[in-house]
Amino acid sequence: MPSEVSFSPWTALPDIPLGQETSLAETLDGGQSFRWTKNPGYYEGRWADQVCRLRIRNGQLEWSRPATVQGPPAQAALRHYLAAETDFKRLTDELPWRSDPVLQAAIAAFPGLRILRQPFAETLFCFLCSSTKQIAQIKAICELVAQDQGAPLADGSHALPTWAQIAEAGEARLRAAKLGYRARFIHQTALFLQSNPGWLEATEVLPTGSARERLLQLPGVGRKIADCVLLFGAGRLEAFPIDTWVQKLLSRAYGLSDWNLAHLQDFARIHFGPNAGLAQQYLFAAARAGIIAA
DNA sequence: GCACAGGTAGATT
DNA sequence: AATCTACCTGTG
Repeated sequence: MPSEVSFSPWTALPDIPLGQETSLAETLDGGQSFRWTKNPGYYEGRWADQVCRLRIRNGQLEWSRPATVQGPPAQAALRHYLAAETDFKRLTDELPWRSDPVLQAAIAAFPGLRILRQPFAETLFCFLCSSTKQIAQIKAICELVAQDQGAPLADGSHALPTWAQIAEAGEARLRAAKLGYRARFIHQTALFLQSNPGWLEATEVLPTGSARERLLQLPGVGRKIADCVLLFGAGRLEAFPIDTWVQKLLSRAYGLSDWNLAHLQDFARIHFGPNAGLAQQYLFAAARAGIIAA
């Protein structure tokens, strides 16, 4: 009965400059996370054991949570999730937009865009679900798996399952959640993680290059998914996921039509620099919005 | 009916 | 090393 649960009064998050509707929408519901839904006047989302609503009022971000929740303030978890300590305005200014009109247009369209800091294990699961699926379908699949296998949350909805829960539940339950061929990869990954306790936690804190190498050992994890997990689930802003959208926009807007993925990775690192992943998110958003050619 | 969707792995050239 | 192709399922 999620809809019957009352929520706490709205509380402002004054130091997170996300005061524009399109940028909030793109940050929460633009493909970084698959656990947010748009409602009249607010977004509602879940991560770990958290349930949260976010809205913009008078150009300021505000949050609310189920009134029944006890314990430590949700604000700390929310600030971590939104990477409150990261100054995206400054990092954006350090991107090469002055000499790159495509990037400049993308940044102008989504001022305040942020890179989320989602739970590492959940990010891995969600992006293992994502291959050749549209965002709406990925969200539907994640919700099905959560309802089937995840722990109940404060409002009666469900968390995503842990990797241990997925390992126990088996591949058939994943197939039932319409995961198709992804079910085998996900279950194999779950079994690997089950037999290697601490492996994922250790991977998360490794330098980006070695963390990526380890993620690539997991069944179903290639370069794109590994980079998404590093960028959206570990705050590694140098990770530059190249999906079909990014490949197309690099091809058309940057004239790199005959470059293979490895060469495009090199281009991104050299051209966009240490925060290439942030540039990627601006460009991805702008391409999907039809603002730049893709 | 059929191509395509925020890919990956394994085979083939 | 570059280029197929199978893999599930929903959508247009």
